[in-house]
Amino acid sequence: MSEQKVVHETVARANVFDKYISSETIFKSNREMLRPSYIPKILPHREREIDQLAGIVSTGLRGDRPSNVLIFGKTGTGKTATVKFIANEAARVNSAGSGIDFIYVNCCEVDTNYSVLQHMANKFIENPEERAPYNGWSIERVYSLFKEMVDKQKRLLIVVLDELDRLVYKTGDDLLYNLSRINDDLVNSKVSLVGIANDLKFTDFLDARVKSRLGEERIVFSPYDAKELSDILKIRADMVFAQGALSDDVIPLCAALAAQEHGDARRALELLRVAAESAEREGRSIVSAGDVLQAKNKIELDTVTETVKTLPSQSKMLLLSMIIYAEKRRIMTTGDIYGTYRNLCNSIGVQPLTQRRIGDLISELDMLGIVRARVRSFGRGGRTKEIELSVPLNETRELLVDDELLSSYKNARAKFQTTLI
DNA sequence: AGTCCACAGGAAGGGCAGGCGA
DNA sequence: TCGCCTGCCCTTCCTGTGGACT
Repeated sequence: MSEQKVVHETVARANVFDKYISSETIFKSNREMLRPSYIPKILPHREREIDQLAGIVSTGLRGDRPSNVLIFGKTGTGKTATVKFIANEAARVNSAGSGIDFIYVNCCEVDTNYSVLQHMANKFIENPEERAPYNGWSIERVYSLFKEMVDKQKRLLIVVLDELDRLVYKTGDDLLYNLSRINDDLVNSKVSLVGIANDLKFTDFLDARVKSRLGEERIVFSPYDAKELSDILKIRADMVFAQGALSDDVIPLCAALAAQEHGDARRALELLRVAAESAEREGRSIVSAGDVLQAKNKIELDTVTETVKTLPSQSKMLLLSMIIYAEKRRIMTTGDIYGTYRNLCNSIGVQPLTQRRIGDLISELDMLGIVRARVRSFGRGGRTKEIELSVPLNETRELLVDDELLSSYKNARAKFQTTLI
């Protein structure tokens, strides 16, 4: 094909993006403002909490070490946004020489004592060769490096540990014990801790000394109600959407649906964003309540898909066993599932795990919301977990058999079903 | 009141991977 | 290359448990 002809065809043919670019736009500015990572300049209905935290942090502006703080509240109640808001405000004062630095760690992403220390220490080290490795060092060594780096800064450092309850449940309170007494070893710098947690009860797992040092101040974030969520959505909608792009019932519906989920502002914003993007893709200029309901279903399904896809192979095998068993009976016990799981393993030539391990994997699936499990006693029938799937069977089965390991299940299915009976 | 069932779940430890320093 | 470190996945062993049954 001549070069001239290629150019001609490129000009003549409609581009695949044309219909999306030329359609009337719903968004007037950056839609990233609807994502949880965006920290707005105003946080409606969090004035009291902001004031409390600012009051605590302001001690640092006068050269003293602020008290350690524990912040509690359910998902989407504005805990992280409030802390980051305060950090931004402190950064503005920093330019006038306040000397406060915030270091933020999400303990969901960085979820071992070692990796938290490694992550924090490396924040201060520019040269990659001088950084702590992902593993290989003793915890004491990484901790010493962190202390050394902090002391070099000659500043007040506020360490924010988000999702702290998860870290404590997973690894205990050793890290908090060390961090809460770090100031004893520092000469030039000071460290304060801000712990953010969903679960109020996680402090029961802390050593008494850690508990008292860490919880010098406590702030509790209550869930937003539908009215408050509406206010939040209206402010963001004014910033992001074109005039008249939302029908009148969209914001109240998003707020009402999110209020049902323990007042989760993150969910409310996600509903609004997904609904608007769906209307935009279909070339419409107005978002309707129907888009919001569709968005709700899409988000739920996407969450399940993402969770199932990222499961380890043995958990996928276990989940597939549950789906197979659920075709016979909706509610099942650990013993029921284990029998099916072993048959499935044999049919596709995989070494099965022990029942003890499977018990743990069932608990993990329960925590992820894929199944609902509760311990029940059947008297002489024994004590076991009663398990019910919380995901759609057909869609989840299709996702699972796409897995490399389980693809052979398709072939072995006929053989397997005879062994199951 | 004691027995029994079918596990739940804690504790301890093995094996492995990935990385470091000597 | 070897010893050491941490994290992770897993097994084995063990005790505890709730409620129906005897």
